[in-house]
Amino acid sequence: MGVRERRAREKRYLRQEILDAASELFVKEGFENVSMRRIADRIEYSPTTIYLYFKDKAELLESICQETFSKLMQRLSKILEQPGDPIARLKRGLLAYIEFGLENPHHYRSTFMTPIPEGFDAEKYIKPESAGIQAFDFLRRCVYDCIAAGKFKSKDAELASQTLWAGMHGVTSLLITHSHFPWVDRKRLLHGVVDTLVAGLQVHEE
Amino acid sequence: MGVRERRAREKRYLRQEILDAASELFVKEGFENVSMRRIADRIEYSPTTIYLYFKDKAELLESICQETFSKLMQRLSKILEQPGDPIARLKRGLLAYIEFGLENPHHYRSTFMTPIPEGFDAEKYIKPESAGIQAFDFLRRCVYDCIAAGKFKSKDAELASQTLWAGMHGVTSLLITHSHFPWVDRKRLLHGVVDTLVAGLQVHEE
DNA sequence: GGCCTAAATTAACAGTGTTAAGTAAGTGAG
DNA sequence: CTCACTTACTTAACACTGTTAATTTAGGCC
Repeated sequence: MGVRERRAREKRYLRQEILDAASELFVKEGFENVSMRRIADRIEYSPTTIYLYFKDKAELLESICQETFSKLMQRLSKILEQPGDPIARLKRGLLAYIEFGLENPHHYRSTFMTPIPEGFDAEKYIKPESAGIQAFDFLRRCVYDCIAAGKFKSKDAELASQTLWAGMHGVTSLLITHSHFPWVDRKRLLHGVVDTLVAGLQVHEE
Repeated sequence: MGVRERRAREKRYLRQEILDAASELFVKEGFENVSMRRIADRIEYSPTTIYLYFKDKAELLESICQETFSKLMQRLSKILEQPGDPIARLKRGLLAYIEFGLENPHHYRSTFMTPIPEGFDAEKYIKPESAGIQAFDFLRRCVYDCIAAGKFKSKDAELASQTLWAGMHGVTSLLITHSHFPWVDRKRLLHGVVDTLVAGLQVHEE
């Protein structure tokens, strides 16, 4: 009776092997520059085998991105449970988000910079960005804390969170797509954006 | 001798016809969902004819985007020459940028949200974003004015401009790619982002 | 050993951007 | 008027792409 289980284990293994091969190629060359045939070559299976494990190329990509973004969640949750000044915690979270995006440009691009492909009723509309929504929840909680501590001008946590997300996404995505633009020193830019945004939300103390 | 000129005129006309057809299709369905063959069908020429006028699909796209972005330049330059409070002028310019992006999502996506395709020595590296660089110059000049008027905390115009651009690009691109996210009221969001960013740069007056 | 199911493969389709070779038309010279 | 030549355009083809249907291969069970 262990046969069935061994089979399942093997299936899971091959599935992971596909994910790993595809991920490596995507990271190196970008989603749209990697064909199903090349992934198949790498794992030494026929191209169509991949379709036994993933519905299509998009689902394969999605699985990979979810894998990657779970790492971001880990980082963010660690930051969230740290004690101390909520503003400092917020800033640390924002920076972590940006840095994560810059470390994983292709994954970031796929999940946040690619339009949802038209057919998006019900599940499709919520699932592809579930990683993003989770990350956004972390952000919102940080913002709640800041508001609760009376640090912010407005009590509208939703607006503040979305504003912050927009700012974060802006730097991250611009640095990814326009890496050859004459940016100021990267560290200064990142801190500049984070500090400006948070300062803009904060109450002018003194 | 007028023959040569008539021919040139006809060539220019067909070139424009290609641009128009392609632009319309791109706007409606997005760059990657429109094939050269479909563009050719629409103007009732063979697909390869397009290649007599444009080096490849990318150059065709680039021409279209430049056409579109020149409209943005016009809007921005009008705002720039308005007299009055430099802060108000800056805010108006930022909003115009965002609104333009939202009005032309496909063009915006193509010029600002698509990575430069690897081969980018010398010209390639500066040309594709020349539209963007021009727009950025407008922004920088607005920022200069604000600094000159003593409105900003820091005197670093470059950092301030890049920070602002990042913020603008963030809202714009997120609204384009994630239009189904539960955003707060759009107008409030846009003003929220603009106000927060500018407030974050401004000196805390009282 | 034969059967059956599951997994993986081959072949094919319809489409893509792009290039090389070929064709038709209109101009200028003899 | 005719021949050569240039220019504009088309046809055919290449090397890909994601994906599907039909087929083959392999492994466990009776």
